[in-house]
Amino acid sequence: MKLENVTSAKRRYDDACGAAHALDLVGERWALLVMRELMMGPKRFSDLRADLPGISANVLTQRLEGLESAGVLVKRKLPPPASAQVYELTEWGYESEPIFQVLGRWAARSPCHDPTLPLSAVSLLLSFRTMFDPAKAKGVEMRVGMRLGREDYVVRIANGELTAARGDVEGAEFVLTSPPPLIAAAVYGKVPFDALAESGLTIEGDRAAANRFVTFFALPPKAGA
Amino acid sequence: MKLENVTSAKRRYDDACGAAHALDLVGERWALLVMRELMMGPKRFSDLRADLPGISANVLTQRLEGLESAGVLVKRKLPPPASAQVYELTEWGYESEPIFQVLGRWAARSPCHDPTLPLSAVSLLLSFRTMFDPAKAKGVEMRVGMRLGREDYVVRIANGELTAARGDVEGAEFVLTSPPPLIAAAVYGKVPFDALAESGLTIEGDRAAANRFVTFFALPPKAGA
DNA sequence: CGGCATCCGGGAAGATACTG
DNA sequence: CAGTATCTTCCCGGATGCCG
Repeated sequence: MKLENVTSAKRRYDDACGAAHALDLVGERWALLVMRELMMGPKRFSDLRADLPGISANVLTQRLEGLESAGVLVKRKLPPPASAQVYELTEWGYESEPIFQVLGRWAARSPCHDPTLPLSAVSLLLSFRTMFDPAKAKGVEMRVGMRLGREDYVVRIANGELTAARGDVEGAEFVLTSPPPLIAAAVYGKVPFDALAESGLTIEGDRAAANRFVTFFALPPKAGA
Repeated sequence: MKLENVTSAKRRYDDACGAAHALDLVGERWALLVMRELMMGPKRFSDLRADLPGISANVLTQRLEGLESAGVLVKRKLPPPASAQVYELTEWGYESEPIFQVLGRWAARSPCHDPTLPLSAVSLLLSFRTMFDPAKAKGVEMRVGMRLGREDYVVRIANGELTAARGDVEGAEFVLTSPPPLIAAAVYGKVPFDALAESGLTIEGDRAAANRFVTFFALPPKAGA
C-alpha cells in the first residue's frame, strides 16, 4: 500500500486535498476506465482489452499493477476447472461508483459530447443507474433482460429503485439482444426500437413494456442553453 | 467548442460513456486541480501558480486553453482600475463541484492518504462543504471567519447547512488566521487549537465556538478496516 | 509582473511483435 | 490467454526569453 507503487514520486501532486490524492491513485490515463469495466464484476485481462478498445497491453498491465498497489482491485485466480486469472475490485474499489456517476452526469451536459461513439456493456448499465429518474417510474415493477455480447444482465425496477447486475435473463418482461450503443440510442436518443431492428437490436417479449422502459431515463440539458 | 481544441484526437478515448467524455475534457494532468482552485471564485494566472505548487507555467497555460475550449472556464478582463486578467469558471464549470466531493470522500478512505501535505485555502473550504455532517450541527447557527493568506473567507452554519465563500470576516463568532494545513489539523486531526498556536494559528473571538466547530466534521473510516 | 512562446530532457503512452 | 519486449511518439516539467 505504498504510494510509490502507484505513482512515481515525481508525478505526485503533493497535495493533502482528497481530490488530489484520488488523482494520485486513479488519475493516470485509462485507470478510471479500467475500474469502470470492473464495476459489474470481475473480468479477465483479455476481456478488459476487448472492452477498452484503444488500450495497449502494456498500459493495461501497468494500470492493473498500480490499481492493485493502491488497494482498488485484487488479482485473483478462479478455482479449477476455470483456473482463469481475473481482476476484481475490492470493496473500496466498488465504492468508487459515485465518481462515475458525477463525472457522467456532469459531462453529459458538455456541448461536445458525442453519444454515437462506441459504448461498452458496463457503461450502459452504469448509465442506467446514473440516469434513472425514480419520479418517472413511480409504482412500476419491471424486470428487463439484456444480452450484451459476452455477458447477460438483468435490470430490475421496483419501489422507485433501479438495480442492474449480471444475471440470467429468464423471467424478464422483455429481453433485448443488441450491441450496447443501440440500446443507448433507444433510451437516450428516443429512437424507436423498430428503427433499430435492422441494425441488430432484437426484442423478445413485452414490447409495450420496452417502450415504457425508455421513458424512465432522461439526459440533463446541455450547458449554456 | 470543438473537442479538437481540448484533447488531441489521438489521445481521446472514443467512448460514448459520460465518464470517459469527462476524462477527455478534464482528465489531463493538473486540469481538475486548476478547476478546484477556481471553485471559490476567479483567480489570476499567478495566483493559480502560487496555489498549485508544482505546476509549470506552460502546462498551466495549456490547461487554461483547454478548459476554455471545453467551456469550463472563461478568460475575463477585470474593469479598470484593476485591469487584471482573471480566469473564471462558467456556470457549468461551477457545477463540477460534486466531482471534487466524491473524489475527496472516496480518497479519504485510502490507506495511504497523507493529510500532512500542503493544502490550499480553496481545498480547505471545499473540504468543509464535503465533510460537514448536518446531524452533528443540529440547531447550530455560527459564522466563522478565516484569514487564509491572500483571501478572507466566511463559513456559515445555519439550518443544518454549511456555506463557505470569500467574504469579510467582520461579525464572525471567531476568526482564524492561519495557514490552511493547521486548520485542517484542528478540524480533521482534532489537534487542540492551543497546540497549533505556536505554529502560526491564531484565534480571535469565541474560543468555545471554535472548539464546537471542529466537532461538525468527520473523516470516513479507512478502507479495509 | 503577467502571460505566453520556445527549446530540451526524461518518461509515460501507443503500436507492434513476440513468448510461456 | 496473459502478458513481456521493444520502439516510437508525444506529453510533462523545467529553464529561458520575449513582449505588453
